[in-house]
Amino acid sequence: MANIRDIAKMAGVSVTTVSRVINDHPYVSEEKRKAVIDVMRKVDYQVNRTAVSLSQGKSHLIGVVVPFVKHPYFGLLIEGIAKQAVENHYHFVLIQTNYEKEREQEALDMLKHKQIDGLIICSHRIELPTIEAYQQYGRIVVSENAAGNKSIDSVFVDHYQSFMDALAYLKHKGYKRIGYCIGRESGSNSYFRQLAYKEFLRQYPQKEFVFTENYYFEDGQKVMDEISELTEKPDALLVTSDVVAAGILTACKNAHMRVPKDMAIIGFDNQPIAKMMDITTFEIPIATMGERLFQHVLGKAINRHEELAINLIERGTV
Amino acid sequence: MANIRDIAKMAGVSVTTVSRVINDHPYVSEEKRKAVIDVMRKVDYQVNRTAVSLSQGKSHLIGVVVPFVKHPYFGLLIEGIAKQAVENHYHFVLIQTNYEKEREQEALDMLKHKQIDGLIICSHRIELPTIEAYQQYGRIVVSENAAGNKSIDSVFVDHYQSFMDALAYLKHKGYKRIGYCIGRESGSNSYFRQLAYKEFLRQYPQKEFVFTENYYFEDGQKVMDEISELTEKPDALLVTSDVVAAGILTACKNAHMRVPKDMAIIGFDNQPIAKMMDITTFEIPIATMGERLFQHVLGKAINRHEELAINLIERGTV
DNA sequence: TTAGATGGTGGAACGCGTTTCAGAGCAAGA
DNA sequence: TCTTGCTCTGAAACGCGTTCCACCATCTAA
Repeated sequence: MANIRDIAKMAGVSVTTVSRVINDHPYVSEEKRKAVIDVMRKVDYQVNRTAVSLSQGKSHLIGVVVPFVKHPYFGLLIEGIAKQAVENHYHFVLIQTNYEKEREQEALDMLKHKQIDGLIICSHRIELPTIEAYQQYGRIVVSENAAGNKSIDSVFVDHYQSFMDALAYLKHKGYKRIGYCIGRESGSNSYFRQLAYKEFLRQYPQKEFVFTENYYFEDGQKVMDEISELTEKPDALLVTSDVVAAGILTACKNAHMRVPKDMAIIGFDNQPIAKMMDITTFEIPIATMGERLFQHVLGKAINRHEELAINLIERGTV
Repeated sequence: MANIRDIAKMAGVSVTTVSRVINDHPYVSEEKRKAVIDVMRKVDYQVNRTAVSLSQGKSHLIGVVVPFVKHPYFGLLIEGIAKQAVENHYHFVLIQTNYEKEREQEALDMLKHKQIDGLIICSHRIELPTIEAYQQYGRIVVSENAAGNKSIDSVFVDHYQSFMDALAYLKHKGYKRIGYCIGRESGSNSYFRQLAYKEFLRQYPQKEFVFTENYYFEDGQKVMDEISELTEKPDALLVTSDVVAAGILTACKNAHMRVPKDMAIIGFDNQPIAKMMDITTFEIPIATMGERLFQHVLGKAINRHEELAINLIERGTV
């Protein structure tokens, strides 16, 4: 494979001139430009991006850390990220962690080793202060409320407030035993939601109903199975993912329970499935969030921390 | 940031020795090895992977082309790919194409520009012969039947035969008007399925029912809406994705149709949702396919073309 | 006429780890 | 004693594009 020096020799110019032609630098005479282009065409010259990366000190690659891609939440987030990547002529390395710390560490090391220019962390187990230390090697952005943090950018929605709003809404509609379903118990978003729930329970005492480890449609059945074991059952559920909400709704129907009469359901995300199944949900602009995350990692954002608005979409499950 | 030469100077050795220490080469005296390690620790030395890539001529990065990540089929495929990537100390660049040729071209160019060492193409619009020409720049693997092709590896299932089997199964069960739902009309897999359907129709003439552009759960409703417009309706559907099958099943229930009495459904993939909703389905080892694709792209496969077995899982929708 | 752009060009250094090769020291086998 | 053959070490070349800097030629404004 020909390199820039070969081209220079064949075209009878210096490597600098070839480089200039490649990068559309103005100070090249038409004559030489043409000569270089002709040679490049003849030998089918292709720049070696690795060499460009080494020389420029950046890879034009962003790392994206997600626990799993299968989930529609992260799928949509990646969708937004991918869109911005295309627009900015970047590509991204996907790191699926399954919430294993080693995988997250790998991503941080890639940043340290200059394999990637920046890192978008969509969800993580390694503690934020540890992550912060890697900010010196490249920009890091997280999709959770990291406001107050100076070195890490963040794009997020207010999960505390949205939970509070949702709980108040259900209360107002007359539900007395409200529970919630969430994915993993730990993590920033879960923390804020739990905080809101605790606060709600403090204000309006009732039995606590929390169902964890719910990610997919089929987990809806699991939740209903757990509920059927309870003597005192919830009459409303806040479900932090529409697909799980859809699964719960389906399980309810299979068990001949009436929704919302016997069980009210509020989903989150406003995924297409929520519309199709007429599920009341909190719309979270996930794809936009992905896009904003990308803007941040490129340093194109004005504020370090950005909160996105979410709003309730009232449909038939409350 | 310190580089290998700085380390060498500080430790009083040559760069070669430092390189040897980094790469665990045996021919280094304990004394020097220790000296080098001490210095590396002191200055927090980190190898520059870009430099390694340039030097070795490979990036340890694989490109993965998918039309969209949101879909559980590709989600699972990526899951398998990610698993093998971890095991082989590789990472991958995800290229979401939305079936745009420019995106696919970008992926091919990355290979040409040595940004990636190989390419896994899960679905594509650019024709295979065009893709083939890029094989000279790195290994390319596709997840469709490319047998007979010398330069491109492939991992696939026999969609023709599975469709034939499914159609025969429905016929045997007494269904008379069998149709099918598919994602996009074009593409290799769709082609083989169409071929099988045509052949079936030739053997057992009936009205043709084909529903295209069905990818997600919510598209199930769309299919049922289309069917409700027909005067002559199908009594059985082959649905090339379990999530769509689940959506159709849900739409059927909402319309108070009995499944399988009024409408039989066979899904594909055997996703968890199929189990939960008791959907008869063809199990396709998607994650395994992802893993095999990765093996192939690393050149670790014995045969260029690999067919994976699939089998029918009989449940309640037929 | 002169100082100061502006256009055009190339040599050489730079980014940084790997690898080849030559050479030295030393021990085991012939 | 001589030849192999291993262990250990480092200089230098290599992979390849970018960029700094020096330099020449024109041309313009003072």
